[in-house]
Amino acid sequence: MMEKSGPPLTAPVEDYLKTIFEIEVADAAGSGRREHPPAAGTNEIAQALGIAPASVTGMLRRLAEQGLISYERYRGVRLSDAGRRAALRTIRRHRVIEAYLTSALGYPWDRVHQEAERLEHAASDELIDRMAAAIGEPTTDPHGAPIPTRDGTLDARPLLALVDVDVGHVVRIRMVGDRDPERLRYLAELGVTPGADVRVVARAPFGGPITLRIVREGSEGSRVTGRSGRSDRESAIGPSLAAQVFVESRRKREA
Amino acid sequence: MMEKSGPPLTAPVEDYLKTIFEIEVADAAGSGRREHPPAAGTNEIAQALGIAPASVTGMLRRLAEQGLISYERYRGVRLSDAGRRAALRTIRRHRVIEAYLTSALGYPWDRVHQEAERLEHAASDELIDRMAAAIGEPTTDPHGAPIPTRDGTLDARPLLALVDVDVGHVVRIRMVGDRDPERLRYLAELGVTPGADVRVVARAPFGGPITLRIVREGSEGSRVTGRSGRSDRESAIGPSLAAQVFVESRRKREA
DNA sequence: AGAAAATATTAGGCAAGACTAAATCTTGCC
DNA sequence: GGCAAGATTTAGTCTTGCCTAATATTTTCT
Repeated sequence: MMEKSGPPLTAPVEDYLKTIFEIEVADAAGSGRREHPPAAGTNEIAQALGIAPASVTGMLRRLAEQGLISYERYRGVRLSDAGRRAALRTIRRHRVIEAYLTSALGYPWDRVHQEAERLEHAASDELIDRMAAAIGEPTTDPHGAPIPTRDGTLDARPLLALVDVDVGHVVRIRMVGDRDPERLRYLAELGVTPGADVRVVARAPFGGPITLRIVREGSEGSRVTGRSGRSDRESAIGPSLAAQVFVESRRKREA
Repeated sequence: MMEKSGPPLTAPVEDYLKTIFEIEVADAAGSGRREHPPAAGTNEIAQALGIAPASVTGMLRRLAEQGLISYERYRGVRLSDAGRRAALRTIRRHRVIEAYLTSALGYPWDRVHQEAERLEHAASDELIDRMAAAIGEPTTDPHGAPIPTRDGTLDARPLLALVDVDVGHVVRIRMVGDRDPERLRYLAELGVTPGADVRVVARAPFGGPITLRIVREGSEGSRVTGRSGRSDRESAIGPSLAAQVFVESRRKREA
């Protein structure tokens, strides 16, 4: 066993694999299981990477040649085992870097994503392991996303989008989307950070805002925001924002 | 003033500028001043970068178009002010990263160069500044090379190659070449690390070995090697190795 | 000075990645 | 069952960097 790791992957290739992986995960989570095996479409990939769909096709052929994906024209792609392993390696790098930057260097959580996006392609595995060790082998990044282990295991506990939580429930924030700095700053200001417990106080119909109350601060909260003590205010957030906040049910209903 | 920084430079471009800068410095140091302005040759650059000379020509044209160098066919190149600034920025990144990796993450000094070589193109200036601050704003990297300041000032104190030191002199090791890991491990084992004082005990003629005795351990020594207490042994090193070790004269002659 | 040696440059290619415009599949809808 | 909409792929270019082989220029040596 122990397949050769082959030639090192280029940064664009790593980005494609990471993106395809994330699409597969989102598809699988989005609906129990949609089709038997979820496949990523050319357009989806193009949009996620911010490039033209036509550019994606060429790269998919190359990825297929390298055995990183299985690809049938017009049918979408699926990661091979090698491709999935490579994707997880890159995601691990990304998330360890994010965690390290906040823990060890005081980076604010809204800026680590951008920095990690570049460093993930340049850091050696040894560096990543040293970083992880230096901050106590974290299991999630600052936004709550789980960090794959060295051997490629990812804790894929199913989470619920805050937008889908019923009124009255108290839930614990587990993860928030990490891509938009402004959104992250806003959430931190509200106290919606991983580890916090919130109660859904109200939900306006027809895609209206969701009103919530922070029941307990997230452990990251004060470090992330520099502020604290605003725990018992209510805030209302729109559904598109609430769709990017993932929670774990606490199975506790209240009036 | 305050010229636009323009589009970000690619990794190869940064490597060219860094290399040209280092050649200019070496030329200037190598002989008081050789010509009025030292110029880097195509071959030199190609060899330093490990690519074919013909490949260099094309890049030089592009660098000249971007105003980073001045270039006359068949005459060699010279960095423009913009080019020199960019080179110093890259060198600062490289050296801060090296210092950080050893200070904060326990990297051995023979492996930081390789890692920094990739990270220097991916790290933001903010990250570099945070790293520098985290380890107390070091002024040199682990090999003793001075770190350019944020505003592009480089301490260019003239150093002497150990190979040129006369017998009997005691000199302080200031800097060692950082490119070859094996060489670095060997030097560390000998105790030839920045900060150490050595006496040149003997020098065999016709390019023969140089015998030296460690008079005082370098401050980095024990951290770098993990060993210590071998300070009063004599060692003999060849001239090519001694050419990569730079010292500061202590102006003290002994029998 | 004039030829040999060293140094540089052109010429012609290749691969990775990306783009636009123009086909071509698939699918959903009536 | 057929057709339009949407998704995908092909065709044809471009840029960056690199390579080898052939040519040109400088330098050096006798």
